[in-house]
Amino acid sequence: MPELAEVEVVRQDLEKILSHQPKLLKVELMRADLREPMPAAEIQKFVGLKIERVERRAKYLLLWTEKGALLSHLGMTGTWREAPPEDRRLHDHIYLHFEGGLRLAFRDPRRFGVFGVVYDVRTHKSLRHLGPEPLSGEFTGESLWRSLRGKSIALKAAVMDQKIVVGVGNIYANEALFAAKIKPQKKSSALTREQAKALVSQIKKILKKAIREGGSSISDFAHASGDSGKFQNSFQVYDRAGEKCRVCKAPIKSAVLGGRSTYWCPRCQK
DNA sequence: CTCCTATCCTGCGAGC
DNA sequence: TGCTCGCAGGATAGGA
Repeated sequence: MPELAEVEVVRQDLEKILSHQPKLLKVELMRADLREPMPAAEIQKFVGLKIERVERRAKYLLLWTEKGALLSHLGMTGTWREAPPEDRRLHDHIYLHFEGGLRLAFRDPRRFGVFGVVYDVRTHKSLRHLGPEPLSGEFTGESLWRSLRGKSIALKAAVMDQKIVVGVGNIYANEALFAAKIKPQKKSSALTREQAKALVSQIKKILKKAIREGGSSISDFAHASGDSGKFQNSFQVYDRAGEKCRVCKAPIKSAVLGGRSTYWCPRCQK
């Protein structure tokens, strides 16, 4: 579930929890790998360092110390929570112990998450190819239009391509295309400058609203506090196949596009 | 280049 | 009720 909005909400939670810059005292890795092997020896080098700030890049979280950062990706079902010492749950894979008794737990049933280390964002293999942040000034109608020029790939697949723009996953791609009134199947190169501008503006608007509402909680997603998000109540098309469009009452259509469930209103979206 | 499939996993809801 | 099946927020690799 975690797309940019959800990861940003977790970042804000962790930043608050870690705002006193506690020293990391112990890292417990309950298994050797998640989606990929965890570099245990590298990770252990962070013991004794203070967490100075929590950054988000795309859907990755970076816990920065003076020497580098611990890197976390939530995959599909990953959650971080503040957990008292006796709180150990099924599918907890990582415990971070800090001074003062603070303990963070990473739970990820499907193990699509990632945990590792970063020393340089510009050269790290998972970070170096990432496109612009959707909420940054770097991502504009003009920049999107330029990066889609000459591409025949479906627009929704392009929006979910992390080289074009990061952090927009399946839910928000569907929702943003609906809000911009553009069909997901539209050929990327056929997008007019005007439409690119509308799409970018809707992506920003929807992501900001989703962050304000604490993200979308469908099944697993939760804040570090255990709270749920509320944005799932605002879905216009996602997971609404056959239901009436909230704008024009036409039944919402669905199909698989680029291997992902895609939803749109056949009347509102051109 | 584009698109499609498979893969990494567990859990859940639908349908029989 | 209990079983199997298909699908789920992500990211990548490989092949047609």
